[in-house]
Amino acid sequence: MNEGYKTKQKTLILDYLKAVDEHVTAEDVVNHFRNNGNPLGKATVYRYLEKLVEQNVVLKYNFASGQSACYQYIGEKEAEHHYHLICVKCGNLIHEKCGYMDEVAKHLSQNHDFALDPLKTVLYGECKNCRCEALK
Amino acid sequence: MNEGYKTKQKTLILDYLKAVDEHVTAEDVVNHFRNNGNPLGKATVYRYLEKLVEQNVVLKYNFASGQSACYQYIGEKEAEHHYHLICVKCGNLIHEKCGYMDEVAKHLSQNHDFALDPLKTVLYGECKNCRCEALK
DNA sequence: TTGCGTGCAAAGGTTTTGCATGGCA
DNA sequence: TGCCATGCAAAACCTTTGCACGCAA
Repeated sequence: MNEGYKTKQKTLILDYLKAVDEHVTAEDVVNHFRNNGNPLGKATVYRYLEKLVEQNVVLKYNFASGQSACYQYIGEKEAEHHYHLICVKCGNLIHEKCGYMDEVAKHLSQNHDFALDPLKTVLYGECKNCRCEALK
Repeated sequence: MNEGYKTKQKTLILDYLKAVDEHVTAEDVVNHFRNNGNPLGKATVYRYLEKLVEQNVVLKYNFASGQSACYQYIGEKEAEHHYHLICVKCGNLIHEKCGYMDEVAKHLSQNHDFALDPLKTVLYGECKNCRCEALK
């Protein structure tokens, strides 16, 4: 899973992502290690995060443009029948195990010649709790 | 609907958005008028687009940070349901007008208490061309 | 005349890139 | 040793802002 050399920086970043288990920005990572006596280069952080995203170890999601992207560790949880919802209100990431997305992928493949990558796709919306809040 | 002064620039921009009836970036707008003998200031374009978004005359789509936002005229008609696909290989943005995603939204709402926001959601995968390339 | 609109350039923020150095294997 | 990774600074990119001038009402 982890191609390339094993370095102190990579270990630090990945361990941090596992530990927080929440979405963080690249800047969060940089700040964390700067305040920690283990300063890392910004470029290193961006480059490694991008690599982790490619490997589907980390999920990246974007909000408004001009706003930092967020990264969150998702680990090796099994890929199949598993996709991600994120609440635009509370930022909560939901791991959805329902197989419905397979049908979506099939539809896109058959009708639009598009090979959906469920692991890289994030569905944005409002989660249960926030929907209820909105009704009050 | 159109508060403030009526100016040549505003008329030009709005007419252009109506005419293309597709999603365009701020840069598209600027380029169009520069190649047209009617150069407009970038700031003017951004400022007016933002105003149109506030007035719900224009929809704005945000994609990855660092990538230009897209704007689309919707006028008085209700926002047409369409979705965005992005190819992870070539980065191409595909505007999908198919109504299938409405069913996805319904599924998520009924089974997972999640209110999908189609405007914020981008599906990642491989587009037609890149799929073919991969087979070679 | 009043005050919003415009346009230029500069600033703002995030992310990427170039390049010399450092460190893994 | 060979090659990848790192880190710094600079660049690239989209977008916003400051400010003087222009123009609608």
